[in-house]
Amino acid sequence: VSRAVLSYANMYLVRAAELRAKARAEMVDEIKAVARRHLGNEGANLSLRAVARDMGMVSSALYRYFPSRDELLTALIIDAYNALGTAVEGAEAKVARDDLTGRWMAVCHAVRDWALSAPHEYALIYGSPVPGYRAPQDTVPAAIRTVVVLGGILTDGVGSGELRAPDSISSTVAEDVNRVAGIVGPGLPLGLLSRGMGAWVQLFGMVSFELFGQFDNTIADKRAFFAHQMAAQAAYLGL
Amino acid sequence: VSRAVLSYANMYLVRAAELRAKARAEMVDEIKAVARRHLGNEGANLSLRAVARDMGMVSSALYRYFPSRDELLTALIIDAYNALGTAVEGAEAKVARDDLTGRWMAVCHAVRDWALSAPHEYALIYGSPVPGYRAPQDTVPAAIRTVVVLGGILTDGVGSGELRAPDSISSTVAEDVNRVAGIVGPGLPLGLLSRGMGAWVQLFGMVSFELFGQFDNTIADKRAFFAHQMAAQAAYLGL
DNA sequence: TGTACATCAGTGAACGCGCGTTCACTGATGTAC
DNA sequence: TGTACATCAGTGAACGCGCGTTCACTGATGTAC
Repeated sequence: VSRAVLSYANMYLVRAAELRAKARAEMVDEIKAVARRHLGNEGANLSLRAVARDMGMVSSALYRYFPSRDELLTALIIDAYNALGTAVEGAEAKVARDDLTGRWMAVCHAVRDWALSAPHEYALIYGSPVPGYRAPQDTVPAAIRTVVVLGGILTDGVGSGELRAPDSISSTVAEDVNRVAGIVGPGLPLGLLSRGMGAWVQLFGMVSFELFGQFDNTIADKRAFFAHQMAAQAAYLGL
Repeated sequence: VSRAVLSYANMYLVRAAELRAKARAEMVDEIKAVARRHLGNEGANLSLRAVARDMGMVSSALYRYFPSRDELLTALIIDAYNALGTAVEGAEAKVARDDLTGRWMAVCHAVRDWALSAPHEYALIYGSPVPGYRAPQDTVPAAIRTVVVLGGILTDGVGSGELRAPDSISSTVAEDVNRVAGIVGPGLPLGLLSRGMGAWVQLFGMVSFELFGQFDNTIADKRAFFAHQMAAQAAYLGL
């Protein structure tokens, strides 16, 4: 009997703790959601008091959930990288594995679409760094998801023999490109990966230019222009 | 006699007005210089009071020179575009006219060098837009200087027959690219200009990634990596 | 040559806000025995 | 079954700051006649 009672009591305790943890997690989510909305008005220069006001709470109550404003910012940054990563992975997964160009273009458009749907979160991670804020190391796993997907496409292309290694690269650069290969595609020919990195940079450069206003009054059909440039780079890669 | 006297008096008046104007212009320059220093600490979220404090003045005194904080920001933005434009034009002019690759690379490195020397001014013009600030139209002439230099290199290449037009482009994109041609190189083959724009975007994407920390812990020799990517794009353009 | 006047850079106080963070506290909920 | 106790989300006041902008003013300089 005593074992059964103990077991029941234990379950109960665990369950209660779970409920408490769940309520807590929901609260954290709501705070982040409200904070995300605020990024729009104030940029990275987010105000805790404004967030609290919007939630009908007193500002000090937020300290139950985040030890400081910077921790909240860090959480938003990681969430943003993950939202982008999820969007990119999802879009790429829908394309037939052997359609390398399709997969590459799906990633490009997923990045752009996500950025357009959440411009302030995009700015938070790819815009100017927040003054006085230094990102901790724990953003890294979330941050590399997109580039890992791109690397996977190249790796598949090399595996199937569809992609051939282009120009070789000098040793100074090779060392750095090799470091990247270790993360996104071990064994990738460095010349190819180097071109891939160029395309990756162009992809985000394009999205940033569009979002940050460099194309205003110049490019009318921004989606078409983007698609054209991305397709050109994909072709250059040999996809 | 009266004509001589009048003329002298006139000269005197003009001279006094000039002196006053000069003192004013120097003051404006100093305010901007101090404000530029402050961009480093606070980002675009510049504080007039902090600037005034640094100058040993009371904050309201600044209103003699700038009608509002936004006007000061606008002045800084235009100055930044012009500083970049001057650096780029100067570097490009030093290279022999027939060395198209050299000219192109000089522009690339000038952009990067300037950005590294004035990272906060770079962020002001190519980073996330300042929340609540809308850039007026008068930044445009300063903003296009760099892209005009790049266009000039392509135009020279086409003129000398060294550059051939690559792939043609679809009509949707052609309209937009043609609009750009009107500014940076009337008569440029649109396929070539489109590639040039891709390279232009990649150039700034690369500088932004470097400055905004995307290459941290990944690319050690950032200058070599940059040079490699820029040279690859120049080759792709046919330079 | 000497006085009245205009210009205008810079002052200082004030208005009406905002902020992050700390701290002692209330009050609900649920546990322990 | 009923009382004592622990947990902890949220409050409200306070600390010590910051901000952009307005406004009446002082005081130097230099002009007009």
